[in-house]
Parts: sequence; structure tokens; C-alpha cells
Amino acid sequence: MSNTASPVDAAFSGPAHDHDACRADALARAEALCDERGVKLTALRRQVLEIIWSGHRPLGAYDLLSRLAEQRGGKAQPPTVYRALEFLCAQGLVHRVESLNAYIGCSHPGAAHRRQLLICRACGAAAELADPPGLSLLAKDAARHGFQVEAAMVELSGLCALCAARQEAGTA
Amino acid sequence: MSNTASPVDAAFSGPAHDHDACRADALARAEALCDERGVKLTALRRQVLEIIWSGHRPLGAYDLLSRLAEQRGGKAQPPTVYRALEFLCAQGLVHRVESLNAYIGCSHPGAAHRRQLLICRACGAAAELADPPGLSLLAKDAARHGFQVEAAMVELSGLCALCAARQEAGTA
DNA sequence: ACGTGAGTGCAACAGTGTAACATCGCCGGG
DNA sequence: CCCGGCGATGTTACACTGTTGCACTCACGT
Repeated sequence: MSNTASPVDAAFSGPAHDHDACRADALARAEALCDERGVKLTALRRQVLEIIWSGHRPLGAYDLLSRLAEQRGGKAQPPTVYRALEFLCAQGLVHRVESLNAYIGCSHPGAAHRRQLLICRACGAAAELADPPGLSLLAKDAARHGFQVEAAMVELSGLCALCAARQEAGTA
Repeated sequence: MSNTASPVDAAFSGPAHDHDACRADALARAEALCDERGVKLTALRRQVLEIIWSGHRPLGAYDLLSRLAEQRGGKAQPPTVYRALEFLCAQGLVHRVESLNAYIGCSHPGAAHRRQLLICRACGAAAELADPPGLSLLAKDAARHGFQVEAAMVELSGLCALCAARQEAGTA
């Protein structure tokens, strides 16, 4: 890892963050993981993953589609990008953000984890907390009612530290 | 309240649940709340709310639309149902289920609450836990990273007690 | 009676996601 | 070497979800 900061700080840390290294790390980890699992990170899939990792803001399928078309000089159809997303999600390299109909790179690929997403409404960036203690408590609350949790969608929207400070300064 | 069970048990309790009373309660509470607030629960809005409360399964906007058209004998346009939903959501009488693009009646209207949704993948029913302890812990986890939570979307998918038992019996 | 504004009807369209079928290229078996 | 199969991609068309803009009505206060 070229970045010492936590994934959360990376997502919300503005220009201080070396994103080129961040993206390169993500791509390298993806490459290694797919290799290890014997699945193919094809040129197309890699390209989509790269676009997703162009920043820490979740991107819509049609954003990806238009950027993909741009890069290839031609046009691209929805199934192209959706199939790539399906693969990347299945491999745990990308997460779907339900509340935004968008997709974001996973910060903890390779390890099974439940996640808690923090989405800044001001800068649009999103960060992922892996296996936060609150989440198992939610499952316990559910279990108390006889409910067996299989999948958890936790997306918290609000202000990241930087945007909160900026807001503060603006209104002052 | 005609039902002694908790809202969760009501949602997941099968035929033992007196749903006519349950729906009537919900409608009456909505009526009272709107009256108290000086906003209008018009015939259309009430009708949409009634359709939503026809069960404990989240319904899509176009499900509502077609049932509405059915009941009126004619046809209905999307904006009709979306405007009603906008009103009902704003009044806290209905919640949007992000992971399903669907809508469900609120079990705790009138009181501000953060909610945790339990969605059974077998029977499709959904139940709402109000202000569960796990949720404030999630906010604390976020705060530890300098993130101020403004809105929380927590939707857990899995099996309700009844469906889990049924599953058990089926595989046995 | 009149004007105003919220609520509704209506038409068209934008955004998100999928189904079905054709094509390409690689890789293993004959 | 050829062939058959299979996964990945291309292409077309379509389904589902949600929004914009404008017209009309009707209840309400003055």
C-alpha cells in the first residue's frame, strides 16, 4: 500500500491523497485476486474497474458507459457495462450503492466483510467501513425477532469531516 | 391498536395476523396525523396509502399504479402515484425501500425515528424496527472517522422466522 | 363573484436495467 | 490440423423506474 491512511481518510481527504497510487493499488490487488481465483480480469473488465477507481465517488452505470465509449472512440451498449459490473460485483471488487443506483470500488477486496457505507452529500465521495461493530448489533436486533440476516445494506448519508469544516467556514 | 403483537410480528406472522384491523389502524392514524398537522389526506392519497397497506410487502410504484387504475376503472399516469408517494413519504406515512425500488407503510408514524428494515427474501414481507440500538452505534462508528450522519438507510435481507421454519421443514 | 393556489390529469421524455440472439476467439479432443 | 464447445463480447430491442412541463379544476378566503 502506498497510502498509509485508512480507506475512509483516503476517500475524504481531498488533494492530500495520492490517488494515482491508490488506483494502482486497487488495480494490482484486483489482478492478483482474479489470478489467484482462476477467473479472467479481461481488458474490458479491467477498463471498467479503472474507470470506477478514477475517484472515490460512486458512478452510475451510464456514467461508466459514456466514459467507456469515450475511451474507445466509439459507442458502447448498456449490457457491456452491466456484464462487467456483474463480474466485478461477484468477485467483490465493486459494490453497488443502492441509494444512488451507482457503483464504487471495494476497499477491502479478497476478504469477506459486511460493510457500512458513508456517503458525503456535499462532495459525493463514499467510504466503506468493514465489519463495523454496529453491524453485528443490527443482526442481533434482527435475531431477537427471529429474523436471520443474510445480506446487509447500510448506507449513511451526511457530511465528511472536510465538507463539514468547509460548511462551517462558509456560514461563519 | 387492535393487534397486540409488535409491528415485526405483524409483518411476519402469516394468517394469524388480523390484517383488516391492522390496515384500518394505519389509515386511522394517518387521518389523525394529517388532520393534526393541517395537511390534506385527499381521496387519492388515501387510496394510495390504502393500497400500500393492503399487505406488508413493499410495492413498486408501478404496482400501485396498476392497482390504482384497476380500482378507478380507467388508467392512471405515473406522476399521479409519484406525487401521492412524495406526500406520504414527506409526512412519514410511507418509507421508500431503496434496495427494492419499492414503498411500504410506516409502522411508527408521527414519531421521528431512525429505522432498520428487515426484508424476508422468501415471503417478501418487510418489517421496521424503530430506533434500534445498533443504529446509534453505526453513527458512532462514522463519527470516529469525522463523519456526521444525517440519514441512515439500513435494509437487512434474509429469512423471517416463519419462512426459516418452512425452509427447515422443506429440506428435512 | 373573483383570484389564488394546491391538487390532479395528461403527454412526453429521461434514467436505469434486462432479454434474446449473433459473433468472436480461445482451448481441448479427435 | 480441424472441429466442437464455451465463455466473453457485440447488437438490438425492450421493460421498469422516475421526472418535467403544462393545462385544468376546485376549494378557499376576500
